[in-house]
Amino acid sequence: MKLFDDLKWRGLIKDITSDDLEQKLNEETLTFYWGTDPSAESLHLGHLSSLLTAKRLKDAGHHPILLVGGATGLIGDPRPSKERQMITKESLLKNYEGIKNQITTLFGYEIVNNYDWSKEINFIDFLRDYGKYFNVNYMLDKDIIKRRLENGITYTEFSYMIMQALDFLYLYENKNCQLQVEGSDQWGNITAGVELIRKKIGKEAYGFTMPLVTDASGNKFGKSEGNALWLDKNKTSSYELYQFLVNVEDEMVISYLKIFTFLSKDEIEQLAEDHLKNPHLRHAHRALAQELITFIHGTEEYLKALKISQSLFSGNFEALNAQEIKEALKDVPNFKFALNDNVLNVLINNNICISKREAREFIANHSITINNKKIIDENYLITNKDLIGEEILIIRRGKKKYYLGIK
RNA sequence: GGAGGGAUAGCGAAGUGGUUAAACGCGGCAGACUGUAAAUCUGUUCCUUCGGGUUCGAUGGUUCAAAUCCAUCUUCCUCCA
Repeated sequence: MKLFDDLKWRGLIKDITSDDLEQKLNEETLTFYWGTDPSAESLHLGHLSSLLTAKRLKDAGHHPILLVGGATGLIGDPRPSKERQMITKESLLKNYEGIKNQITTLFGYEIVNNYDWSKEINFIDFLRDYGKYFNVNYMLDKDIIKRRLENGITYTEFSYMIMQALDFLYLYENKNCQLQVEGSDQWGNITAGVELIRKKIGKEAYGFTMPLVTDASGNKFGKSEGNALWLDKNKTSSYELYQFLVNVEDEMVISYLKIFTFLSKDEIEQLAEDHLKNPHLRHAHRALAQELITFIHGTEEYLKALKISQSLFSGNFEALNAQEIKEALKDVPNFKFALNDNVLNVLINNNICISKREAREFIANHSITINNKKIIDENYLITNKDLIGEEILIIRRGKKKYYLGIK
């Protein structure tokens, strides 16, 4: 299958700036860029679809440049709702380093920082050399700006689009970068760049956007309990990732396989068929977890996540010895406890519950188990006989949340 | 600079002196059913030593009693200049 058709089949193309792009992608060798602002220390699952698309393009022979926005990050891309809180220069720098390292480790692609070229532009030159190419009416017409006019937008964020357009121009002129690939929220910024390149140097540049990855209810994909799932395994363990992926809604799993794995069309169609026949076996979910985790953290991490999940959810972890459990559960939240303490205290002191009231509620609902035994008495004391190997304790809250207690 | 209207729990939104720890919806959490899925149903959603304590933008006041009345401040919106 040709590259463009593959991208389309995977649902990775939302808008393209020109129909010529199909042929260019299929037949030429392009330099392209994808950018993100360093607004956190680590990338998260939401970024991964773009990064994987970049890899798909690279594998098809195109040259990727990944831009980390040391300059644009200081300004803030307008969100549809309201003005952003500006990030300090110090934390931006810290985030920049984190993300740069992450991308380098994962992909090893060329990384550029738009601060390097943006910092030199002085205000008067900016207005004379670039400002003249931007018609305010045109900018106001962009969807993202239009939406913000109702709630107000500052000049700072209004200018973001210009900075990103400058990036594209700079990369076009200095690195022969002809294509920008971003998530669909970047459409306005991409077209601003394409337009600038056309007006200022009379050249044709291209862009396409990828649809926002969502869950079945249309929310942004990649959050668990309101927290982002990070690509940094110290922030989100491979076990957590595995759990998230294996619990993905059935109706979404196939589209995620297309977006987040490098499995072929045949392989994915086979999984779709398996899934339809035997949904409870969840072959598609398992494949998604395996492919994704192996890609970002490696086989060893994947096997670890799998082993932990299996031992926890098969319910026979009592057969394991303390050392095995400790190793397997290294990534679930840990806590210390004292013997002969009341179960309520243990739950509260270790953030398993947020208050005594809640802890009582969980116990009344039969939601708490210790070593797979339901605790129904809120005065239950934890004693030596609850310990596995005389030192550890496994507390489960609800069906899926595990906590490992170490004496 | 002027006039008016807002600010209530994670979000949206009722509530205009006492029976209001604050309706309702969403979201969250848990239980049942399942497949560690979805849908559905049920419960729950400030803290508590279960006596009570602390909450409705902030501070101060009136009152036996305030989310509700008054003053000042902060902040958002609309209109006018």
